[in-house]
Amino acid sequence: MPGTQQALIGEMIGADFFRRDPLRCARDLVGCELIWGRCRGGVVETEAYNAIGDEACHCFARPSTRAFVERNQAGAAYIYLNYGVHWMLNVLVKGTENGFVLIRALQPMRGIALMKRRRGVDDERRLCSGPGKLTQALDITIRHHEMNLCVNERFCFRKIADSVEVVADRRIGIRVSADLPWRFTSRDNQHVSIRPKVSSGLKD
DNA sequence: TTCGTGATAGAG
DNA sequence: TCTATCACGAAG
Repeated sequence: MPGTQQALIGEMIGADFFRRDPLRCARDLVGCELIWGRCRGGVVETEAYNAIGDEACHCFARPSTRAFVERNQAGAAYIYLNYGVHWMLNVLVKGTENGFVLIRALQPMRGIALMKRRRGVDDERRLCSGPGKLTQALDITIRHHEMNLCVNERFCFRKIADSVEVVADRRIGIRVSADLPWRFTSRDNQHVSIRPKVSSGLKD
């Protein structure tokens, strides 16, 4: 099985990781570290979106998103503006199934002073505990759209732990396909956006 | 609870 | 052109 299973702790996560299916990628990304320039944070919350059969995925209604999937490789950043205010960071998955992983929350680890300045808040728990918050903290915008996150060590994911306890529950803020348990959070972590309602633990 | 905000797509 | 929709966050 390609992916983090082969990556050593501290290594950049390669494109093979994103050549599986969105659910696996979303789950396995929890516990990895996102490196974004001078800032770093542990991924503590993700959601999976599937290009086929998932009405909540942009692919379902947006030709432009389907075109994005066609022309980009696994590991490309898919970034869009939501509600006219918040940038959303997603990673393209192209493998056994196509789709995206939405990065929903980080535990700030490095560059915290810079994140506080960008966010205008001091409480570390409020820095990156939501998809719109973390893009503001890391200064992620449309200019990063289509960037490959598997080639540049300044903008990538990194494996930092062997095993993390992950909880699966329903995705946040969507109206369709809302019953699917495709959100993944790091158990009892203080930096997730909204605490899971169920506590079905999944061990790696 | 409500409300701002702008990209996108589809209808007319 | 116009309108509905939207994977959010902050204030109250």
